[in-house]
Amino acid sequence: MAVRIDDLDRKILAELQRDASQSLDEIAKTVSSSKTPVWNRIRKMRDAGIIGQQTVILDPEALGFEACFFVLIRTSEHEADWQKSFLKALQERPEVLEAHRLAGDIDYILKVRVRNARAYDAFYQALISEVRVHNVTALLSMEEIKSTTALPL
Amino acid sequence: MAVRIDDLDRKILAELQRDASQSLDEIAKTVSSSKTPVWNRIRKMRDAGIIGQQTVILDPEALGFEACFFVLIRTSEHEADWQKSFLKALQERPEVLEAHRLAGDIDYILKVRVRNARAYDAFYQALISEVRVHNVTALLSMEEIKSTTALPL
DNA sequence: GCTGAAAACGCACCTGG
DNA sequence: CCAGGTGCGTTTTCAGC
Repeated sequence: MAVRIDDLDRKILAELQRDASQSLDEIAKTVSSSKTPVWNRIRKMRDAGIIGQQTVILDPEALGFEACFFVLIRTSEHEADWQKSFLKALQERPEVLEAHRLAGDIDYILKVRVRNARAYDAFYQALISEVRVHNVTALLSMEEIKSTTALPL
Repeated sequence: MAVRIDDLDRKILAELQRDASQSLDEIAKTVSSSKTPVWNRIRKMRDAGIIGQQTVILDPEALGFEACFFVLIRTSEHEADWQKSFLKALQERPEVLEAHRLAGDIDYILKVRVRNARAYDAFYQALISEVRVHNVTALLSMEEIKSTTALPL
């Protein structure tokens, strides 16, 4: 599981995170190696699951997704059944971009992207009708100051 | 600015989000069109900034980033200068993956990924020594239930 | 594990419907 | 605005070092 990653691997990952459309030659040059070793290492890390999905980042505003909420959820229910249906509800709703189970006072946090406040309300109503939650606080984002998927290797 | 996006464009974007490494032919086939129009539309949307960075999603756990925190920040300072230096601090810290300015009670929320709790504490100490904040609450993620960059087109 | 070359493949562009 | 064709760059593989 814990595949050993050396310094060259890290450099390759950093380049891929920065721009995955680069050619092997370009990557090889910037990490001061050459095509074949870079290709072998990428393959190895892909197979190991370290490198996952290759995707494009779209501009949410340009596509009309103008509202972003962070939703803090407290629940009184902690049985396996409840949790299962809650997780299922989250997985099925595409407007939920992230969901974490938390330690402490607040049980879950969600990041939800929708077209506008009305769409958020529709989401909220649908969610609370599907699963019982004790307390929900929505934090409305006014401005996305920073957004990256790049891990600090 | 508001480039018109039609249904075919949306299908293309969905495919690119799903897997950006696909060949033009594959995308063309799944959206029931053919190479040239798909290519022209992708180019148009790239130029319009709708399609941004092409990247890979790495597995944080496999790379030793085992701790993820959401940080809720309240501040009493609302002057332009303070805000400027706060934003700069966030931009410069690679462990801050997301930062939003919020409406309401809480002023900012951050998503921070680090190797362990110690590394978070180091980040926290560094941050509060750089800029004055009134109140900080850290929410520790126990489990990433869902994580996607895909907008629900 | 690396180099270098060679074959298969896909892209970017263009010309003409 | 779309179909098809083509030259060129890139990926992928496979020898030998």
